[in-house]
Amino acid sequence: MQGKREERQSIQAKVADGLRTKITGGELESGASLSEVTLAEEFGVSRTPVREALKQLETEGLVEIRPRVGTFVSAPNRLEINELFEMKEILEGAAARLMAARGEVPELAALRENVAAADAAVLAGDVDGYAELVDEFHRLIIAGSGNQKLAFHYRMLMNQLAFSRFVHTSLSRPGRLGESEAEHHRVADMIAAKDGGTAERVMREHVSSSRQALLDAMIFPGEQPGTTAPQRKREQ
Amino acid sequence: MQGKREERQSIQAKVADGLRTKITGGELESGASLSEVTLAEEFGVSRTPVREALKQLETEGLVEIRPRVGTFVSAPNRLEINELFEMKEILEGAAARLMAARGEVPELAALRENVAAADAAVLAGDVDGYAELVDEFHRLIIAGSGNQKLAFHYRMLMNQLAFSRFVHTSLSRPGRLGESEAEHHRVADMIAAKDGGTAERVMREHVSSSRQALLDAMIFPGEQPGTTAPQRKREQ
DNA sequence: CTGCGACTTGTTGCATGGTACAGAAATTAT
DNA sequence: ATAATTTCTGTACCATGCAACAAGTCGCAG
Repeated sequence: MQGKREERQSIQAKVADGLRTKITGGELESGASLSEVTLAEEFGVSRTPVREALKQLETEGLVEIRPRVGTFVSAPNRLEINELFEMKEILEGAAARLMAARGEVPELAALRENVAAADAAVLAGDVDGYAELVDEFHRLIIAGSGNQKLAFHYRMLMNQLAFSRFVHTSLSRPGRLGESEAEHHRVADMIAAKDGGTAERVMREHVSSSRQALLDAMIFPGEQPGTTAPQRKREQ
Repeated sequence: MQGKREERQSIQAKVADGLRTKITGGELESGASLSEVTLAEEFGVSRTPVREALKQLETEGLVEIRPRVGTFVSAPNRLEINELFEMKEILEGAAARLMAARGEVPELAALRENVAAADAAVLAGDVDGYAELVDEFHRLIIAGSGNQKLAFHYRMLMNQLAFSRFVHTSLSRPGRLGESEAEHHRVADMIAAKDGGTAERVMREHVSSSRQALLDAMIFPGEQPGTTAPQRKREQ
């Protein structure tokens, strides 16, 4: 199910992968209709593998199948986005703690390189390059936890968030870029110092401020009335 | 996908639910073969909904589909079990922290009742009743976190662990029962006191000692060489 | 007796056709 | 004109058939 090196993958796997990248990459709008027959024609296959791919994406939380009606790209509302970020905070914090406890793992060296490269990117004002490095930073910590189940659930989470779309938005706020990099430094230092408790705390704070920066900068797409109550339920 | 109250559920949902309870309930051995045609005959339906149900269970991590070979009940090895417990610790700890931050929620009252009932069960020596209450204790804290995404991932995790099978084993160790109840008390007190940080720490310690008690008491199934070892190839 | 190759059997993978249902559109009654 | 009803269309749901492949079985040569 995860990244198979083999080219010998089933048709449904190809369809599922193709749709997943299209959804997480933002190529398909939230709420877009995904008809079995249409997709089957697009991919040049029959409806069965398309159907099975959609079923898998539903279990992953990427699409919603309304019986006898149609399949649509899931659109997480504000509440769900907050919950997803809360989970992100939990998992990345825990990953930082676990990584610190493991000592000298390959990911730690890569993390040092990443932070150094990010410093250079900040100095050069290379926002795109920095965004890429931010992505790698978080992935390295998850991988560095050494817990594959954690990595699996984290991937599911990020897919639901379509997070890659948001990174640039999050960094668009003035001053956020250098702030983010400083936080990365603190996290990496605490991990290198094998101080798991502090690493977890700092990582959580980093994710939290990142969420705040994102939500502030974001024009929220789902202001349609009648669905859910977008009023602030609790502002922590 | 979460708990639908509707009786109007599709055939594939019935099959998926039926198989899930059979697997998590221990009715189906790890590594057991699940033939599409056999299951289709058992449930009195065609192969298609069975196939889709199996696909969903694979995404949930409950079964493993080997292409052109067959579908088998997943058998987590020792490493995976440790990883799953680590995740359990992370999520339940975070849930305790979140619940403490929420203040007076309905689940808190239920938690108080649960602990009181558990005290009575311990005094009465009712192990079965206590095991049931332990289950409810953990479910209450997850629900009390107020984060549905967390609850969703937690459910997936517990399904993979087939945890309900283990509870009795875990409590079989002498002295573990009273110990467990004392830990529950501390957790509930910290939540009631709105001390999220301590609640999280104590909850993690509780889960950790619970895991230790279980692993010590467990006869691990995969240790006999030469028996039914279906040579599961480790994926990445 | 041993090793190697063709064959057989069992299994999933994919394609296709019919069915039931939801929702919109058109029609009719009020 | 409006509301209720009927018709219609699009969709997912399920059943079934065929084909491709994996793995074990058997036979045969060495």
